[in-house]
Amino acid sequence: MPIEGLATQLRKGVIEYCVLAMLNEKPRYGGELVQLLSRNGGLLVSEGTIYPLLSRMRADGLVETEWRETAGGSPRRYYSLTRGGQQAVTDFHREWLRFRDTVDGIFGNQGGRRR
Amino acid sequence: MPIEGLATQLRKGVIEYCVLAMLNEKPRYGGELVQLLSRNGGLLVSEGTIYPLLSRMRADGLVETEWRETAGGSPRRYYSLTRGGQQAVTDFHREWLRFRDTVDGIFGNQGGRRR
DNA sequence: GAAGCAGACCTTGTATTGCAAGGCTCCTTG
DNA sequence: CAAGGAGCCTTGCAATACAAGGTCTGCTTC
Repeated sequence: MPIEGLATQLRKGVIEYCVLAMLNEKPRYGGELVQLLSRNGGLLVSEGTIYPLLSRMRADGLVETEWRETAGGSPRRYYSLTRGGQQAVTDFHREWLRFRDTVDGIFGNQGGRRR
Repeated sequence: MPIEGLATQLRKGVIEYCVLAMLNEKPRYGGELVQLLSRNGGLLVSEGTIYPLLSRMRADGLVETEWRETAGGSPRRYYSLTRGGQQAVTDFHREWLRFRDTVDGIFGNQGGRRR
């Protein structure tokens, strides 16, 4: 439960908005998101996380999808942000900054900085 | 699900370590922790969160407890960190810094900073 | 051509965890 | 003796990350 479990719990509620932020740059497909998130600090490991998440966001109207053929292989479903999705990114970013500073403040009284 | 739900999901997995950090300063009791967390950026609202959490941490050997009488009122159960609890704070702090920079990096490509 | 393999998508079931609601005990106040 | 408040805790619910498993398609290998 200790070290590797730490990051697991931290991810909750953040992955969704990290995905939205990545889709804000350009449309991407599932496997691409898994790779990006895994490299960016080991945020994600499994596909079992990303696909239910993408379905949820589609149901909530945050993303829309489009099938694209590939040179050799299965077609991919590309996800892009709707207007509501862009708004969600903005809202979360503001909330994140506040939350981040709060936690930093609590741990700032720790050993990290002087009191 | 939108704005107020954002912070709810962010809290997951962080509250536990914020409580540990606050206990690292000095022993505190349940109601005191609720007040502190509610003031520090509205991290917590309900007692239904803090008491199951404290029980879990006691079962995991992160905290130990001691009853203290009060001037006029019910006795209070004070929680203080064990050696394992102090270690958990240190470990989480390191993990938090990494996680924080990761999320900042993802949203840094957004509108917040220059690219 | 048949068999296998790899990439892409999704579903199901489990564990964790924050929270609202409610209940219990003790003390003070009217 | 009732009413209220402070302190502690339990129960049931909802959200969500993840492992494991399953399908489909097209390329490669024999």
